[in-house]
Amino acid sequence: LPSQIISVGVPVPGLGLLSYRVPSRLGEAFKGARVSVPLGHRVVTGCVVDPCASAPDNAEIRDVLQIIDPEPFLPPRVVDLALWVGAYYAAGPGDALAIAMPPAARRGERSAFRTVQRAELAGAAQAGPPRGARQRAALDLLRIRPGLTLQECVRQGVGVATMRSLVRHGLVTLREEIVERDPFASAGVDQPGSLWSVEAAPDDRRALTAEQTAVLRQLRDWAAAGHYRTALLHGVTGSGKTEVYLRLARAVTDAGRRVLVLVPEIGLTPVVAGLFRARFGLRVAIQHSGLSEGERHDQWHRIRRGEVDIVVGTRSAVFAPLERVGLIIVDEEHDAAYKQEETPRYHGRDVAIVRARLEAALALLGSATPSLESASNARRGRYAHLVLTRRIFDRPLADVEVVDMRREYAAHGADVVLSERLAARLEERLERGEQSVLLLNRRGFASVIFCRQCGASLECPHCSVALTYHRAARRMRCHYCNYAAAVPARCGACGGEYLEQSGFGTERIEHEVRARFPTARVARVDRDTIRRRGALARVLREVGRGAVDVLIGTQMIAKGHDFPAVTLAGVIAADVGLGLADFRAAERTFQLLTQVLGRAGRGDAPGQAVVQTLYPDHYAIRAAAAQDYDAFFRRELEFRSSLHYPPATALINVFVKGRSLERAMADALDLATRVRQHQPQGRVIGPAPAALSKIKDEYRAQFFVKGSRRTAMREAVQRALEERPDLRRRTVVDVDPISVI
DNA sequence: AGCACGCCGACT
DNA sequence: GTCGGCGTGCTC
Repeated sequence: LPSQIISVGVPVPGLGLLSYRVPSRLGEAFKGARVSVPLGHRVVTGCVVDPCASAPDNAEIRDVLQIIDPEPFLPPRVVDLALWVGAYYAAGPGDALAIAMPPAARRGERSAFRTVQRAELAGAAQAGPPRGARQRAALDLLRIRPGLTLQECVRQGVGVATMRSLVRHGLVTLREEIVERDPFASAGVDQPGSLWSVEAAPDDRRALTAEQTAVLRQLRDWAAAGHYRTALLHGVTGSGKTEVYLRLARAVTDAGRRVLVLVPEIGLTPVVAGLFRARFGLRVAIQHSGLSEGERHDQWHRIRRGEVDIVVGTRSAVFAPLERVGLIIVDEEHDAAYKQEETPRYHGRDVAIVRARLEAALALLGSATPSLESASNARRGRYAHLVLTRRIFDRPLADVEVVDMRREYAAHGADVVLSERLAARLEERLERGEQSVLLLNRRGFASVIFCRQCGASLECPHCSVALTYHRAARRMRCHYCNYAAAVPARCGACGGEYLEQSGFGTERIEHEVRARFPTARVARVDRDTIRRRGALARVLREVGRGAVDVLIGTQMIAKGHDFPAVTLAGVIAADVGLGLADFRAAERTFQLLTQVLGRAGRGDAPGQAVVQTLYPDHYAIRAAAAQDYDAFFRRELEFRSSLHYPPATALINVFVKGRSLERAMADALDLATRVRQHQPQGRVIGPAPAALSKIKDEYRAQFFVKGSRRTAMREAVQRALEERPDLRRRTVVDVDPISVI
């Protein structure tokens, strides 16, 4: 009798599928089941990818040690999706399979649910002999409140020893019950008054705008068609995309299929989940990395058991074990947070599209500022294209003023942070009791400290970046490796005694606003103030109930939240980010500005915005101020085409790390040369030292592979790495990079 | 990623 | 003499 040979993905980066023999005494191993297998000198947890494989021709085959799951753990389609991810993003299949599982499952643990012991009177309790006072009290308690958990009994003053004794004498029985660790409860989703409470949900029966109605009708037809399609929904901020999602999801679940909703970041999951929860009740699950392991496990298994119709989550939720998926919504599809910056470096939106194809489902990408990729796919007819051009209630978009800071500097000195115009607008809001948001996408108080004698700036000893001054902490900090130190009395280079600050961040803005408007209630939101879980939600709640006049923050404040009393959006330095050596710098700036300008005027009062910049003529700033997506798209696509960047070309970015820049460059050059040989029709650009050539004491060189055939390009890189296996550990291959810095 | 093997520096 | 530093190579 021939024994079963299976193909297994193991969690080793860059390692392909391996074959193992299943001894017949272990039973049958199905696709998607986890197995523990010997690998070299250790034992790892792998996932069965092919239950009928063949023996390897150049390696000894070893036996599976254990079949962890007697039936598939990952649904077969999710296995296929993970294999696609592993191959497309040049990672190992095992790494991709691992991210499709909850963390404990990855380690090979069998699923563990939390249980409670519920105590009840046994049948014999009434007739039982009289006992001591403590036991009688315990029995009385259970008579009034049967089913109390052991923990609750203790809280009521009944000792564990007393209960144990009653159980031993057969007077009380304990019943074990599974309790679900509920992320909705810990996120406050169902609590009245919380930001994402049920009452905050828009009304199910509210009339849609004519545009919403037309778009919804079209999407319903497509979802009902039962075959794959991707649609881009381009809707201006405040046009009611979410309401379209909710009603489309209703149509899909009514038809017996399920819905996956992806959001770019954890902070938005409870908000969106709350809206779906209000409409769909308990058949909604959340998946994101901010959940505790227990919560994640329980949500995952609810989905796996088919108890859930709608999953809301961040990028890894694209692997949710949901069956019969009919619709995948990717909200804010342009957002960079969809890209995972570790292996496997997948893009949640693109994987969602592949999954939609596997599931014969509709993928709906929504954004007010679609990525260049999605917009050009829509224009070329690869995606269907739908637009919402008007805001609900026909609210006007904010009236935007652009302030040229060069003039401001000329008039008032180069240390000006708030222009006269912005200060005047702020004052008006404060007088009228309206709210303002101020965006500056840079943390800290001063961005550089330099020596007035020799001009040297204080650099991080581990990274090639300047240290940022944080005033409250009275320290200077590296934003890449978190190195921190007190500001020295003298310059380390020349001994000069005069160290000067320059540049500004959110902390400085807060300082300026408080100084200028002492009675204003000011809140600041950035990674320095929002370290604890729930801190962001708390501040946003304060803003929501009107306890804050001016909200200052980094890009965190630009996303998703709907504050009707905000009538002024200010951008302190719109060009932060434009100077980055990244081909997406303009796109990011345009998206961020559009988003923050969309914060103003969502209520009955119209909105105003002030954009401060040193480059008032830059097309990204002009287009954002004019809220003209098409103008930006045309200009940016022209730029991408002329310099051969996505979406005009496919791009793979290869980083090579080393203990010296010379070493990194030499190795990168060797690799690039090999790639060039394997890929004669594509282009290889570089290598060059990375823009940040040193991070955490590691030097980095990089090169680009450009071309039209991604598969050939990726294979060329992989073949080069096969020839230099010693470089594998120090090389990062990023297919379709979002950031190339 | 582990883990072992292997070949050079400061110590019981 | 060896304990251990991390470079290199392998994993069905």
